[in-house]
Amino acid sequence: MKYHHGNLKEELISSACKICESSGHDHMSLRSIAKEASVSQTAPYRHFKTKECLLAEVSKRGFEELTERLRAVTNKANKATAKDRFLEMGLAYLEFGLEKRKTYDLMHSPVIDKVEFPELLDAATGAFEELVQILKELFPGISEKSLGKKCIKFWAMMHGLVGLLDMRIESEFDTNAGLAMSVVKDDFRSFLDESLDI
Amino acid sequence: MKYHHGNLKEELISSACKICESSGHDHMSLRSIAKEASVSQTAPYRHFKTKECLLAEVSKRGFEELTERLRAVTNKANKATAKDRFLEMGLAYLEFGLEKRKTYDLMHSPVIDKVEFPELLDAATGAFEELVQILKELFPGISEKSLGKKCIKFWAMMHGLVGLLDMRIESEFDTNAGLAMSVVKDDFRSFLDESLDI
DNA sequence: TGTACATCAGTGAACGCGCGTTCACTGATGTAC
DNA sequence: TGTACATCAGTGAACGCGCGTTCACTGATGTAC
Repeated sequence: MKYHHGNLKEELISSACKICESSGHDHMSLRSIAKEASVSQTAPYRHFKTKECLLAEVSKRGFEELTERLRAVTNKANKATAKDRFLEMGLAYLEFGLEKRKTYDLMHSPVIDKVEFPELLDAATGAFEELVQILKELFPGISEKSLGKKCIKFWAMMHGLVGLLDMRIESEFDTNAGLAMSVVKDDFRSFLDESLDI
Repeated sequence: MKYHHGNLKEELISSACKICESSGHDHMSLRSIAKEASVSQTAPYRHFKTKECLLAEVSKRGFEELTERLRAVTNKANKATAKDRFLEMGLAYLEFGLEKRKTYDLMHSPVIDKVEFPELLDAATGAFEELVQILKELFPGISEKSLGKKCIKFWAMMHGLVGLLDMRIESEFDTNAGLAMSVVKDDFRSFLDESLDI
């Protein structure tokens, strides 16, 4: 433990990511983040102007990871049909949303105004572009307007499923919804296929 | 202004609803609610054991209003085809979500554990039942399993759209998404029709 | 009808906590000469 | 190579705030006799 850490900024960000994912963004305090990084509570101020700046960085990392995962699917262009890649991208989106659920919430929370953080905005746009890309490949030559509709349809369905699937629905809505959730969980892929016959 | 208010419990709930909708559930303090109701900050404790109990009541009211709106559509059974009512219910759901956006967030937030508030759970289930109902009418004799899938598809799409449409997307994702959002806003009904050809 | 009294529904003061942030400081590092 | 010094990156103490909740209290109400 040196006095000059050397890599504290990075470490603060990853501590923040860790706390975000374990406790949720409304329980992230600068103090707890500093503690997680084994550093005094005021140390973050050498690297971030305000708490919000650090949160924005966490959100940005989230979008970057999501983009990476989606891009990994796009990049399989020569190994799978467009339809298969489309389904896989849906799955990848869902998996990210469920695995990093609390980070996903931060990314979509209004607590950070993306307009104030252009890099965050870019990261978010980047993830969206992957969705656009796969739809373009699936429908070459489609009009801008139709493409827009399909994007929204796809994105809304994914976003909605992430929201629904973590509601602990089974215990809440015991009959039909519980059944339905288990159906979805049984086979995401076929569910997506049926739902997203764009 | 009597010392004994007579109707304070009701008034606290409606003050809480008001503050929730104007400031968001993470800015609801017992103190601000009491102030809104022109009463001392400790008065709520005569009617609610904890702050959470009051929030649960606000959430419950939200689900009740949503159910009412959806039911109003179901009840048009003799005046419109099942398909038309289905589209209208989608619209009604979206309208509620957009008009009462912050209340909608509270209703789906994990800050209130629905299992601890059975009446809230019932209210939430009630709203969902209306979605199930319209799909049953649209597909008489459908299997439980297929019905479940269609419910999830419908619900996820609606839930996702509410989430997306309030992101101030236009300023965030300027090109494709912005176009798409305006397409959706232009004519919800035709968008739903195209998207939800179940 | 009048009175004693239990109960209900409010009040203001206070406690204790966690938080973001500021401040004056100090130890480590790098650079000019 | 050695030294003076500016700069960087940490520290602990403290401020001020808002919050949920508790406490001892008080005014109003309803009821038994």
